[in-house]
Amino acid sequence: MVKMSDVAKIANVSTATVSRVLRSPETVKENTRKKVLSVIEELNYQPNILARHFRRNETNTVLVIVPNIMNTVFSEIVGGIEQAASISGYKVLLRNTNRDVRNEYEAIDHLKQRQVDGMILLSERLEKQTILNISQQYPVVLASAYIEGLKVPTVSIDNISSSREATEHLIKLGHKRIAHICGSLFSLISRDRVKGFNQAIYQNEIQMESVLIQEGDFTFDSGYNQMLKFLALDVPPTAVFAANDEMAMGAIKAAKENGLRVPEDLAVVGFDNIKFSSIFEPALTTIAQPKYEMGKKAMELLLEQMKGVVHTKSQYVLDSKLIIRESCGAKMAELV
Amino acid sequence: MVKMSDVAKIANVSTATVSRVLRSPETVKENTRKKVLSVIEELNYQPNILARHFRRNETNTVLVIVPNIMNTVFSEIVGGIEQAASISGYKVLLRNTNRDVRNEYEAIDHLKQRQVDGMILLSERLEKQTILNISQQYPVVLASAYIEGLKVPTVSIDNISSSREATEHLIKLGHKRIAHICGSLFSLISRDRVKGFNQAIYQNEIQMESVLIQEGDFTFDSGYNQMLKFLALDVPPTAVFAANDEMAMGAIKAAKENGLRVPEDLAVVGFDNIKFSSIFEPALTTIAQPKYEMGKKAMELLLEQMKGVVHTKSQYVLDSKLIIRESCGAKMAELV
DNA sequence: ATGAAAGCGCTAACAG
DNA sequence: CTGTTAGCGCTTTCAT
Repeated sequence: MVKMSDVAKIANVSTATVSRVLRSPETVKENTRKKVLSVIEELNYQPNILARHFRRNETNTVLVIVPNIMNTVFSEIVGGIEQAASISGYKVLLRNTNRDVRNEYEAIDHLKQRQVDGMILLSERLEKQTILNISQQYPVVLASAYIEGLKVPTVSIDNISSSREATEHLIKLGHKRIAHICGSLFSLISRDRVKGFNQAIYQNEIQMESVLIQEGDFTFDSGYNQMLKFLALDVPPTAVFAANDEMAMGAIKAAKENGLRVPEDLAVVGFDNIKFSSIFEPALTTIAQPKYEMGKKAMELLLEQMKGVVHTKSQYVLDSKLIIRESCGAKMAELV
Repeated sequence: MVKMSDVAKIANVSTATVSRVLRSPETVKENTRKKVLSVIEELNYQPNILARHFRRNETNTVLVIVPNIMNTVFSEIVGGIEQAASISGYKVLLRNTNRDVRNEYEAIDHLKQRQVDGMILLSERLEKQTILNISQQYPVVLASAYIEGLKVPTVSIDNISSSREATEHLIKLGHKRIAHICGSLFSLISRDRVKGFNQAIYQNEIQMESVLIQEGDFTFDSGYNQMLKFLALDVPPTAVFAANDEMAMGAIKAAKENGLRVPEDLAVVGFDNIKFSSIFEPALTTIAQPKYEMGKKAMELLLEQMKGVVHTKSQYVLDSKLIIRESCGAKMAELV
C-alpha cells in the first residue's frame, strides 16, 4: 500500500504538503501542487481514509435508523437522504431495526463510538429521554417519526391536519357514518391521525361510536380484517379513512369480497400516496406525503447541525396534499 | 472522552490488558477481567472504534451498491443483506447510484481507500474488466445482477429457465400467439429473460414475429405503452409475458382500457413477485424471486470471502418458482 | 497472565 | 508557501 510519505519522498516535499494538496489545494503553490498531483497519479496513491477519520475524529458518515427498509415509505425517505448525503460527500450507514428497540440501542452505540458523525431516526421506539440525551450530545434529526414536546429537529408533515382534511373530504361528500382504521397506537403518528379524524368528526357533528375506530398495524391484512369488523356491524359505515394506503387497499378488498362496490357503496381514503395507490383499482384517494423530500430535508438539517449551525426552530413541517382519485367517489359526485 | 489509558490507570493495569479484556477476554485472568470491566462500566468507557479500524485496517463494514433503493426488488435484497450483516456484527454502507455509472466508480473508491471490507453489487453497469480487477483485489459479490463469463461470486436465480417456465405455462394454457415485454436490453438479466422466452417459443414451435417482442424499461408506464403497441397489431397476441411485475400491471391496464378482460381475453404473466402482485386485480401470475434470501446469501458469501475462504464455485443459483394466480387464466382453465 | 512500547498514516499547530 | 514534528487511541509483538 503506497502511503503519503512515499508520495512526499518522490515529490521531494513533506507529507504536510501532500496533505495540503489533498485537503486545501489553494494553499499550495501551483508548481508544487502539480508535481505532487503527478506523483499521486504515477504511484496510484489512495489516501488511507481510516487514518484520516481517526486523526480528524470524524467520518463523513451518517447513520440512518429505519424500522423496515422493505416498506416503500421508508425506502423513499432513505432515497432522499442518500441523495442529499452523497451530494455533500457524506456516506449513509443503514440500520434496519425491524422495530426491535434493542437494535436501536445498539445502533446508538455507533454514535457514541464516533463511527458516524450524526444520525437520522425514522423510528420512534426509543424512550423520549434517551433521544433527548443523545440529541444533546450528537447531531440527530428525526424524520417522519416525531415525538411530542421534544426539542429535537424533526422533519414531518402535519399528520393531524392532513387526517382532518382527508376525513372532511369524506364528510363533504355527504357521508354521515365514517370509520377509521388506525395504525398501531404505540406510534404517535397513528395517534395523531386518529386525532385529526376525530377533529373532523366532532367539528362537523357527525355521529360517532367508538366501534368505528379500529386499530390495525399498517399492513394490508390488518386493513382487510378491520374492514370485516365494520361490515359485521348492524349499521356499517359508508366511508372509511385508513391511516395508510396498504390498509386502505386491504379494506377495499374486504368490501369487494362482501359484494360492496367502491366507491359506490363504500368510499375509502388512504394515506401516504405510495406508488401503487394510483395503479390500484379503484385508484386510491390519499394524502400525499413528500417522502423523498422529507429525507432530503432531514439530511440537509443534519448537515447543518454537523457544521455547528444551531437551529432555533425544531419542527419542520412539509406540505402534504389530498390527492383525489377514484376510491372516494368524489369524481362521480361531481358528475351528479 | 474517556479513553483506554484512563481505564488502565484506574484499574491498575496496562492498556494492553484493557484491550485484551475487550477483544479476547479469555486470555485475561478472571479477577483482572472483572476489575477492568467494572472500571469500564464505572467510567462509561466506549472504545474509539475509529482508532481500532485504523490500527487493524478493517472496518467491519460492507458497501452495498444499489441502482435504486426505492425499487422494492432492491429494497428487499438490501433487507436480506442488512439482516445477515448485522447478525455478524457488520455494518452496511448504502450507495444508491440511480443507474449512473460515475456513481459506481466513485463508490469503488471506498473499497480502494479501505473504508469498507467488501462490496455487494446489485447493478451491472460497470465494465466487466473493472469488476474483474476489483474482485481480484477485494472481496466482492454480485447479487441479482450478473455478468456473463465472469468468475466473481454471484447470487442470482436462473433467469433463462424461469422465463422459459413462465412462457411454457402460457403455451400449456393453449396460447399460440404470445408476446414479450422485455426490460432494457442493456441489462443481461433482460437479455436472459428474452432468451428463456425464445427457448419456450421455439421448442414448442409456436409462431413468432419480431414485433411480438418489445423493449420496456421495467416501469409501469413502459408496460402500458408496449402493450398498446401489441393491441394495435392486426392480430394482437392472446398472452403476454412481461419481464417484471410492474410492466405486467401496466400491460393489464392498457388491455383493460381497450376493453379486453384479463385473463379471459388476454393472459398475462409477470416476474419478481413483488408484494403488490398478489393485491393487484387480477392477482398476477409471476415468477417468485427469493429477494430477501438472495441478499442474505450474498452477504454470507461475502463474509466468508472476507474471512479468507476461497470459493471454487462462483455461481450460486437460488430457486425461483412460478406462482399461479389469476392473470394467466390457469384457474379458469382448470374449471373447464 | 501481564506490561512496555512501537507504530498504524494522517493532520495541524507551529516555526521558519 | 513549506517543513518539522507531535500526537490521535488503539492493537500487538516481544519480554518478563
